[in-house]
Amino acid sequence: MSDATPRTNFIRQIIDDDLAQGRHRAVRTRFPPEPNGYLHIGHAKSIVLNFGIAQDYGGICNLRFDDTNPHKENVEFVDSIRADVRWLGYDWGECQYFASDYFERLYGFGVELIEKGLAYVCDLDAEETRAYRGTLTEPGRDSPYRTRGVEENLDLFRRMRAGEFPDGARTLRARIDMASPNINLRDPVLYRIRHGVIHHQTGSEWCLYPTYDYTHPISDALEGITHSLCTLEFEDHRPLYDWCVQNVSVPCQPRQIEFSRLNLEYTVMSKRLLTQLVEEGIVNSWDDPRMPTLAGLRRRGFTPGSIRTFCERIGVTKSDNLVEMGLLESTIREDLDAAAPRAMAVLHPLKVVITNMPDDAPASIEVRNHPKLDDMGTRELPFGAELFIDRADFAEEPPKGFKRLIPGGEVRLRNAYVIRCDEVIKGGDGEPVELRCSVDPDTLGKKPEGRKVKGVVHWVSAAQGVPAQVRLYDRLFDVPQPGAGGGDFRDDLNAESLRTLTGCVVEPSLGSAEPGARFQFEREGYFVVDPDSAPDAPVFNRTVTLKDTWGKQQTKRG
RNA sequence: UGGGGCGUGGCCAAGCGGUUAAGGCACCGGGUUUUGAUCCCGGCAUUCCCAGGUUCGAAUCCUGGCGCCCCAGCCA
Repeated sequence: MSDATPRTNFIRQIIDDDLAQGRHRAVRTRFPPEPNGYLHIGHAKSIVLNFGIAQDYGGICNLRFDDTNPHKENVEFVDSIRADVRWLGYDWGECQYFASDYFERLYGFGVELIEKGLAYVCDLDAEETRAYRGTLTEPGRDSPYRTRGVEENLDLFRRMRAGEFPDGARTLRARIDMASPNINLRDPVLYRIRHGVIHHQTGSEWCLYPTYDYTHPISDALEGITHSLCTLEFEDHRPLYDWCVQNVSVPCQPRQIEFSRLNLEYTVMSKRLLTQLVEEGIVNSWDDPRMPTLAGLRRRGFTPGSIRTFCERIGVTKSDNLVEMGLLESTIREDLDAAAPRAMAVLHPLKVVITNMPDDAPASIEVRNHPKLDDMGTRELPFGAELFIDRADFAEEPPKGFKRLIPGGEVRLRNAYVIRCDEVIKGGDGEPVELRCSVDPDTLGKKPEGRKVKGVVHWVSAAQGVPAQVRLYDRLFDVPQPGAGGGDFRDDLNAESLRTLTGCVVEPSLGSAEPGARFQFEREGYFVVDPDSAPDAPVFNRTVTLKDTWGKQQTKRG
C-alpha cells in the first residue's frame, strides 16, 4: 500500500523545529473531547493527528475528557468516546485523564492568581458583564469590582466554593485588559457558580466550575503536553492560553497550534445539530448509519483503516475546506475491494426459468470468494432451473449501450452459464414477471464459441436463496452545506436518505453471516450485516456503491 | 474606521527565491477482465486571488487592493 500523499504537515514542521532547537526531548499530545456527544469524523481528524504524531515521534498521546461543564455531559458519552477511539485503532494506555481530576489544583491556582493581583471576584451578572465587555469595535469598561482587595477576593472566592452564593451571582475573572482589541482578553471569566448539577465524575462535590479557557492550558501543562493541537476558532484564545500558563506555577509551557476543522459535503459536523437530529428523532440514534459519527460510520460498514486513510489524505492545514464525499467513499472502496469477500444478492428479484437444464448441470458451483486473492478461498453456490436476477438487468427496450439481458439476447450468469432469453411472461400490469431462458450447455467455465457475450449478471437460486432486507442509506442532506442559506438545517433534509428494500434474495451462505461482516454484492456495492439482523432474516446496510460508469453515462445522456 | 486567520486546477493538498508547479480524489481517453468493479497505461494548472514593485530569476520577498472564515457564552 503505497500512499504518495505527504505525511508531513505544518504542525510536524513546527515540532521538528522545536526538537531541533532542543526545546523538548520528547513529544506529548492529547485528544481532549468534551463528553457531550458522540465522536464524529471531524474528531477522527484530530485523533489521527494527535495519536499519529505521538506514534511517529515515539511519544505519548493522552485521552483527556474536557469535562468542565457538567450541564451537557454524561457517562454514556464518556464510554462511547473511549470505545470509538479504540475502534479507530488507538490506545492511550494508562494515560486517561479528566479535567475534573484537576479541580482541586485548579482552585489552588485561582487562589494564586488572586494573590498575585491577577484575578478578582466580580459581582456583575451575565447581562452586565456583556454590557461592560464592549463590542468588536469599542473597548470595554472596567468592572466596578476590578479593584477589590486581595483579602476580600480570597474570602469571596472561598465562599463561592462553599456554596454561599447562587448561580450567576459572582464569577472569578482574570485581570487583563478591558480595552484589548482581542475580546478574549477583556477580563475573561475563569470560574462560574453552578448549583444542583450532578457532575458525572465529581458528583455534587463542587458548585464552582472552571471555564475551558482557564482549565485547558493548565491541564495541558500539568500533563506535560508539549504541543496542544486544536482547531482554528481557538486561535484568538492563544494569548489567554499563554497568559494562564505563564502566570500560574505549572511545570511546563505547552504550545498551542491551530489547524482548520474538517467540513464534509452533504453533512453537518456541529455537535449541536447532531444532538438535535438524535433528540428530535430525525435519525434513530447516534449510531444511525446516516450520521457522520464514528458509531454511525461503523454501523454503516466503514472500516477503521479507511477512516484513518481518509484523515491522512485530507491533510492538515489552516485553510477552510469542504471535502467531497467522493474522497471518503474512495477510501472505503479501496479498503473493501481488497478485504471484502464477494457474494451474490439480488435486490429486486425477477424470476428466470431455465427450460433446457442440461443433465450434467451441477447442483452447485464452486466459486471464488475474491477474484484476485486466493487465500480468501471458495464456496459452493447452489444452482438450479429457477433463479432470480435483478430487475434492472433485464430490459425489453434497452437504452443505448445496454449490455445485459434483452429478449432474444444473451448474457453471462456470473460464475455459471451463458443464457438466452426466449420468452417474456408479463403480469397484469404489463411488467415482466418471469423470463424463460435456455442455457448454452458448453459455457460453464468456458467462453462461448464464435461469439462474444459482454454482459454478466448476478443471480441467486430461487429454491435455496434466503430472503433478506437491505437498507440503502444515502446522504442525510440534499445540499453540500446544510443551512448555508441561513435557513433551518431541517429544510435541507433528504427525505429519501433511508430506503428499506424488502423481498431481496441473497445466496444461502449469507443467511448465517455474523453482524458486522462485510461483503461485496457483485455489481451492487459493499454491504455490512446490521446488528438488527436475525440468522434466518438477514438485514444488510449498504456501505457504499461500486463505482458506476454505466449509471454515470446514463445520467449524462438523460 | 476592532482583532485574529486563510486564499495553489472541480475537491483536498505539496511547495519555504532557480522544480518541466508533487501527490490523492474527481474527470477524460486506451488496455486487461465471467463484477459496466478492480487492475494497468496515458491525459488533465505556460500558472499559483488581483495589481504594482524588488530581483538575472517570484507561487515563494515587498506594497496596495479584493474575497472568504472566526471572535462580543458565566459553552467548548
